[in-house]
Amino acid sequence: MTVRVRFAPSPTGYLHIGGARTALYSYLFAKAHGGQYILRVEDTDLERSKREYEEAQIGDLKWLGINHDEGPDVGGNLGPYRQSERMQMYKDIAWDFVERGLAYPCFLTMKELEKLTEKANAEKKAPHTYHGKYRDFDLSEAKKRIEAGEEHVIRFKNPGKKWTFNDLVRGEVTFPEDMVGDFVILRANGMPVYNFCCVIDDHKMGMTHVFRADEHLNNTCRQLQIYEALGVTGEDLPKFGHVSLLIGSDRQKLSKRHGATSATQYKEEGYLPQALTNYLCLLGWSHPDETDIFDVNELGSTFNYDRFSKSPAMYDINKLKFFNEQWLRKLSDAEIAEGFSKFIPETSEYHKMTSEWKERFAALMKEKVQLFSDVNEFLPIFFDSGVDEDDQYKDAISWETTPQIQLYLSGELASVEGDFITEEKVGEWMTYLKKEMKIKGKQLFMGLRVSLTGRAHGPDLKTVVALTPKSIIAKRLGL
RNA sequence: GCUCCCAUCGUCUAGCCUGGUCUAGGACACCGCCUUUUCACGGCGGUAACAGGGGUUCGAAUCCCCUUGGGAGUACCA
Repeated sequence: MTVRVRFAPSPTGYLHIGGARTALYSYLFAKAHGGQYILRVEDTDLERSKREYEEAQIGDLKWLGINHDEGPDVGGNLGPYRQSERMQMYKDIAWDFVERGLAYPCFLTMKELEKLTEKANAEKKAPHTYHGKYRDFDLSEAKKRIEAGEEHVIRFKNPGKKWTFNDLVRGEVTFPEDMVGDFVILRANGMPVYNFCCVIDDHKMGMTHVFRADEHLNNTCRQLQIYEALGVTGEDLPKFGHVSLLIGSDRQKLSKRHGATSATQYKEEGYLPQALTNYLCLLGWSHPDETDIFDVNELGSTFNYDRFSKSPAMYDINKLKFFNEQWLRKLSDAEIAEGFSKFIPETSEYHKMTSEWKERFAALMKEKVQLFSDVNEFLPIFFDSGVDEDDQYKDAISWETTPQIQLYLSGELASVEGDFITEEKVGEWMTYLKKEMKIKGKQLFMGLRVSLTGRAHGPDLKTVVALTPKSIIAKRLGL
């Protein structure tokens, strides 16, 4: 049997980092087994679902390299892949359940429901205790009231059984009879509800495995009931794998208030997709060889559910940055130069440089940054004639040898042709200062550095000088 | 409240299933040293964990029970 897994986001916002992780796991699992990975859009919440979010999420998934075989944008044999386009089917099934006595119309209004919930709370009973008021209401009578236009929902009749299933990551899980009540499957506005559509679609779309976050574990109890009503039991049921949750530094479920939680933000901030997938993959899953830097696409059959961890994983942006740094260094100088270009403000002189200059610059800077945008901190060294007066700078500038160096440099600079100084030229200056002017050691190197770069720290001196426009250096020397 | 789930360094985790090789390994972060006449990179080293209590056993991080702690769910959201 071919493995079929899906990722089913609801387009109510941008792709969440946790969603990206479950999508990645599903995708990786399909790949590991030569199966198919499907994208299904769960847009039954009319109020919050937006097409632009759907597009954004698909875009982000593609950016991460998580490509689906079937989906609303690419089609497939078992579509449509957008739940809003499958409405009639859900309604038909819901009413079929009603006819078969597995579900029933319920006329409880929101206000009544609120009161019942209060009552249940006061009695310390589960809120769903009283949801079954219309459970045994006469169906023909109910239909009359519906025809008369009375607002109603369809509730599923909980058969009151214990449910057990074998979770791929958690092992055997059992839910008691009264875990849930008679839950709604069709809302008053006619829209079906998540637990209902999800099951119908997973079944109709031939899913063999379902990976989702731990927060859905309890939903499995409701879903198992729907499956049974659909006649799907035992081996025909998909295998479920509930992956641990991603949490923030306060150990709560990761959400917006924890900072950047959408894939879009990371894309915009210049993170590399390989780094993000690499990091996400390791948050709750471990590589059998204990390797940590790897290309998720090369995992192949190494990826399996027996290495999922059960406890929640804290999301740590510092570690993500480390992964980004590692992946950035694997890039060619030309690719890094291109990356830098995107994150350096348009007004910067950087953009006026030749591509050869940019590649040399990239080669020099790649050891210094974790993110492309970090390069901006270093730009003043090359394009701003101002100085950075920290203690070490002040110290070096106060040595009596430094003005001598500057005087010599000022004279030499005039004889340099072209817009840049070569590394060889800097070498010649050093030799002269050492041999003829007897300046050596720290006095020589730091004196040169502060005079030429305007600061006590920076990348390799000769390279920096060779990449800095002569005019900037001239200004630093007061010319 | 009730239900379900979880529990190894600050963090991500290996080890647990198939008890001994674990004075618990790796990675991030942190600290130190080396390298670099700057800063980084790199190399080497260090601090740091089996939640607690009972069992079972010759022996428990590993198996069982309890306690405690944490999380999720308890919707006409997904």
